[in-house]
Amino acid sequence: MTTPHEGADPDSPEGRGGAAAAIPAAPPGGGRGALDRRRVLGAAIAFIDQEGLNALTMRRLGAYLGVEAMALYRYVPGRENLLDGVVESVIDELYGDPDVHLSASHGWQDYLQRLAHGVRRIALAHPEVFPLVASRPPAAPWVRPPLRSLRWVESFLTALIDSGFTEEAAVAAYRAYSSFLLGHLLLEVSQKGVKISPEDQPEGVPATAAATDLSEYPTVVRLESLLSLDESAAEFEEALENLLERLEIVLAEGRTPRRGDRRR
Amino acid sequence: MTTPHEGADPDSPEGRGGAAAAIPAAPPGGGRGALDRRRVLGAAIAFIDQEGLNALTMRRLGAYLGVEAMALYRYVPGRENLLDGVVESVIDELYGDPDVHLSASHGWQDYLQRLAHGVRRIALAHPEVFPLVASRPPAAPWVRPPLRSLRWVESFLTALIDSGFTEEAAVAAYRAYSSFLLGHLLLEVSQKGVKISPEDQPEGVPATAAATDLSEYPTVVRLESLLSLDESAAEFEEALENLLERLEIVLAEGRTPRRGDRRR
DNA sequence: ACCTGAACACCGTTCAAGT
DNA sequence: ACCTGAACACCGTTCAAGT
Repeated sequence: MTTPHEGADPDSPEGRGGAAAAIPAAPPGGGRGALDRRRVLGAAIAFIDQEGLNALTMRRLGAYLGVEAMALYRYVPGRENLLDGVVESVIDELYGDPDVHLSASHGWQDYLQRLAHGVRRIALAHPEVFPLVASRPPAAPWVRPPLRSLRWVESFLTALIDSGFTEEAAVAAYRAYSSFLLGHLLLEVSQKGVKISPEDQPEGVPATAAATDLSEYPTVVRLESLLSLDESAAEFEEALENLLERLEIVLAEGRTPRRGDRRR
Repeated sequence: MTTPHEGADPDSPEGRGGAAAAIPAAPPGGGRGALDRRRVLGAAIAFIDQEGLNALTMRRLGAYLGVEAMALYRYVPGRENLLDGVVESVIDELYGDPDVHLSASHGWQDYLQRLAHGVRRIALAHPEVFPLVASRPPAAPWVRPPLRSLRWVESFLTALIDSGFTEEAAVAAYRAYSSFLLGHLLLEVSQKGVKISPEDQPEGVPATAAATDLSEYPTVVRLESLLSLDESAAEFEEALENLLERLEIVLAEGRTPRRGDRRR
């Protein structure tokens, strides 16, 4: 079926057994300028966006930058650190997003709305990168929901506390919000381009590998058209609004949202 | 700092440069009996639980089973398929869980409660495996939130439809439920053992690599004790109850939970 | 029928050497 | 100062060969 000796990456869309490698030329900046850490991380993100996470190797990233793999070690201590840097860079894109950066000038709900949509935009822009966010260990080990960028956490907490949340309520809100956000986006991204890329199966290979016996799942089959609808955007809005409503109640009651925890 | 030439897996806790490999001996069953696909998948899960996902290679799994790597290819078409099988096996553990298997005999809310807790138990039992669930492509491409096991989806949908949900409402509920469940558990698992294993840093290496400058994040620092509390269990219960309440309203109103979609 | 040896095309990473 | 060649210890996967 597949070409023999495809190496460690069965996900990459190589397929044809012609010339070696086929590294996509020229990094986005195009400039031949000196390498630095920022350029290496940027190239890694562009590479992952184009080729997928599994295709990223030190050697291929080097080739992508017109350099031998060993040269990268001057800017990045190793592959793991490269991936950490990629996650951090992607999340920090948020701070270049004018829609998000207005801070809490129109109230905390508006701020959380804009932040959530900003994160969603990033997740959809880099669907191959986003799963890394969930699997990398957090920057500060004791920040529980590991949203990676401490700038996020800091600005989130101050916005809510400045709006009248108690410290406990702000922390609880941070947990609920980040859990919803990462959870929803991880799922949304995992069902998007990640595997159903437009031009897969370039040869005449039949796409379905070994379709499991569907006759055991009559309801799933009957509701196929409903199940295959992509309502992610609407579901995101709805779940986000619901969350904000819950937080509003918490704020109004001036308590942390623990069950059975009336007043204080 | 670290031993040179540690190969492709900087996550594995090898460290000491003594005898080669140090594969944990003897698979759980202990039997020297014939290999088969089930035994291979079971060994893979046990291996990942002990050594972490990154440590799993075909060659090491072979050694773990007392066999050369090449022998595994008789039972598993390749590494990717192995990982798919691992995900499926772990999720299917649910059907051996007596607390879950009672089906909807005590109402749909009770069923969804038991299902959620069953999935949570599995996620916590296999924290190193669970992230795979989010990153593997779904079994049936058109089942949007990719909960992998079609048995799940089938039993979920029939339980709700039998309880009076419309087909649309059942599908919407499935999406909301699975999104919450995977999202929450992915986060919970990613902050647990996954990186803060008890006996790491066996040498005298200072644990904190390059602790980023915390002075820029005063609120995060001030609320450290609140942020580092692990309230996952309580948060899980609360979010789950909240979700079930929302679904109850949907059921009572006899409509799909779309915003602004009053009656029909 | 089931497993292995040897081989191939890759990996990440190091280090001395080149310019 | 920045990059490379060569080397080392690994990978996944194949296939003919052993038992």
